Amino acid sequence: MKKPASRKNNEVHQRSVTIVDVAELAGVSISAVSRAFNTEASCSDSMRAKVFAAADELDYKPNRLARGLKSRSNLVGIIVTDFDNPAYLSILSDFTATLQRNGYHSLLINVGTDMEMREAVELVMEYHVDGLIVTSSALPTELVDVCHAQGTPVVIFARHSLNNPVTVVCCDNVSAGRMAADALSESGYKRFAFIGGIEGASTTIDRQRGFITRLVELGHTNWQVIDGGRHSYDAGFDAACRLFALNDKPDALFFADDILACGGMDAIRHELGLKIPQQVGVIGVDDIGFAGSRAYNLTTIRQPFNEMVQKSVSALLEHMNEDELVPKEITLACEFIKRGSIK
Amino acid sequence: MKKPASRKNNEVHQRSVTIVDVAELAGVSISAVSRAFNTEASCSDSMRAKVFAAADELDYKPNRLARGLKSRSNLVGIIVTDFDNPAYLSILSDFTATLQRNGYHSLLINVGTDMEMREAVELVMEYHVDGLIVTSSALPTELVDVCHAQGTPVVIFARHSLNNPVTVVCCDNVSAGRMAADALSESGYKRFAFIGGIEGASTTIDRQRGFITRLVELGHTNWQVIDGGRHSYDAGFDAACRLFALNDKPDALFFADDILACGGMDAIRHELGLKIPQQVGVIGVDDIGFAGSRAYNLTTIRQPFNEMVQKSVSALLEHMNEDELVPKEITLACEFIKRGSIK
DNA sequence: AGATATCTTGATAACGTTTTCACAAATTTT
DNA sequence: AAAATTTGTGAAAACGTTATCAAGATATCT
Repeated sequence: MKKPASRKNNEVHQRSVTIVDVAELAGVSISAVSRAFNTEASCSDSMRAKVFAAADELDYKPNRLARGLKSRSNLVGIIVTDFDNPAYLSILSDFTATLQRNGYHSLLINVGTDMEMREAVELVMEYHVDGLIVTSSALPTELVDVCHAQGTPVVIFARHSLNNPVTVVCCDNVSAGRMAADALSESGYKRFAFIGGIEGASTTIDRQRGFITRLVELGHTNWQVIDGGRHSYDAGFDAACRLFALNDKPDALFFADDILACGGMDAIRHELGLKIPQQVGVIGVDDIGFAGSRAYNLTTIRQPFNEMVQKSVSALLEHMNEDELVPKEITLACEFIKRGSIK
Repeated sequence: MKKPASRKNNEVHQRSVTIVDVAELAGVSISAVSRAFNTEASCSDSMRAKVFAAADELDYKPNRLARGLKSRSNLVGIIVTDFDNPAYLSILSDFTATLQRNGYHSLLINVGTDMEMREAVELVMEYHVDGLIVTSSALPTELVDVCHAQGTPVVIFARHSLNNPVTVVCCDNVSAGRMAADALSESGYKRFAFIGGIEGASTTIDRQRGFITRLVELGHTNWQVIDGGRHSYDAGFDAACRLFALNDKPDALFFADDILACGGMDAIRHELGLKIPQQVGVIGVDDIGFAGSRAYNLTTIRQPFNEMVQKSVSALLEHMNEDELVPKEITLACEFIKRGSIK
């Protein structure tokens, strides 16, 4: 026995109300409805009122995919690689909220092992995003070109990108390294160590360079550099253990970020039984939530993430309205936040 | 003096290569190209080879917005309210990665003060998402209906939704509460307190109910319930301070989640000068990264977030392919993780 | 072999918008 | 009061796909 259901009823997606329905009900042309909804177009007040009344009655909502075909998609791609760093939750929250306030929406792409950067860029271009934000990761010149060729502006967030004609919003990581050197030196520590995260990251390189350069300027000679390998609690913990297994144990540790530093502090206190800040001084970078906790009370160098997000979004919006794209480099200052992990 | 630039050169967006260009180069029809790219359609091997060769040469990429107009957008809306809970970073990472593996992509909507839930749902429907995931937040029946009426399946993540004909993936929060009661009681604590997060959240209600019910079953009479007001470190810290300002101080604290518990532990240790676990026992929920740190070493009840994400995505994908939507309720077990914050 | 079924292909009509163009109506200028 | 401008409106052509249909080519069955 056959089902009595007709073809139409089999459709899963119920036909939604379109601009045509609104035009019919209002007794005007389709173009008129479109114009009534697009504020900049010329349209009389009476027309607009008629259209809105009809639209309200039918509960009309524009189809953004169709709109994107002729004009903007109002989509912004956000490519994130660094889902390990706790700071990225509020960064993501800021990005989405700020974009939404400006009428744009976030197509979030997770670039990890599964999806390479090239695929990610191609993907967002397939969705015809109006702009692209790449967080904490380098973008090969070639991929930047792909975007720019289509007229899609790109902003690199929290990562320097040398020799790349692309807009970058970053904080002054070299100066962050110098701040750490100054603070540890002033507190009287003598034997320094820098613990990096992922090798080759511009942020790590810059912080390290600033730190070491300043130490040398200050006349220090006892310093070393090791690599955590990842930006994680465990990596920081292990790195600290390795450092204190050496003959010449350090007494001042500058970690490439707070999550590493927290792991390091726990190793120093609970594994090695040393006192912070009396025997060892520790500084991190980022000012994640737990840095301010009573448990860690970590001296850190705060990246002005919130402001960086604002600047990134406004740069992106500006680029969208420019005829030709003139990349710019926006560098913000970091803030030294002194807490109890140094003398 | 007029600019010599022609109309065409003024275009910001360079005309991208379309299916038509590929068809011309390959010397076949447009339909053939479309079929070659859509695996399920019938298309000879020789045809497919010809089309792919042409597509490669032109570097053709399909326009997903245009595709979405007739078929699926391959977009899934993810509505997030809880950008405070650190656990949500890896949840978000899991969601995006899992969806990507299945050929879908994430339209991330931040529902906070700026954008109400109703607007968010309307927005994702305007983008004609193929499915919607709502994390940690209730969705009024009325809004669920809006989605289902359009044939868009909805999954509520990590939140119970009673009397709502919608698919829910949640862990057994009542049982989590019971586990906490059992563990604290077994360890010999006598004076219990439950510290909730945001009032009215189903998770908080369930955990509290399980906790108190079990305490009563075990014959305990000394227990109280207070509210943190938010899911944050500070809220936990303050709540603990308030609890210990009372005459009858508790000796066993069950916090609605780990971030509250960490705040509470710091208050107990550093503000009140009490020993954990000797004088006070503490249990949280979630198993965020810092719960396993040496600093907190927090006994907690782990939500199987990773598995919950997998189940959510597969439920959503199933619903997308069903003719009619039969909501289901998926409840996963929590895992008790004993660490050093209880005797 | 003839009839029937299957596979492959192309023309064409959607999908729901915005944009261009033309024209009539209203307004301003001479 | 005629001419020139501005404004409001509708018809129709994009935008780049997929889906439907019919026809032609092949394969399979009596």
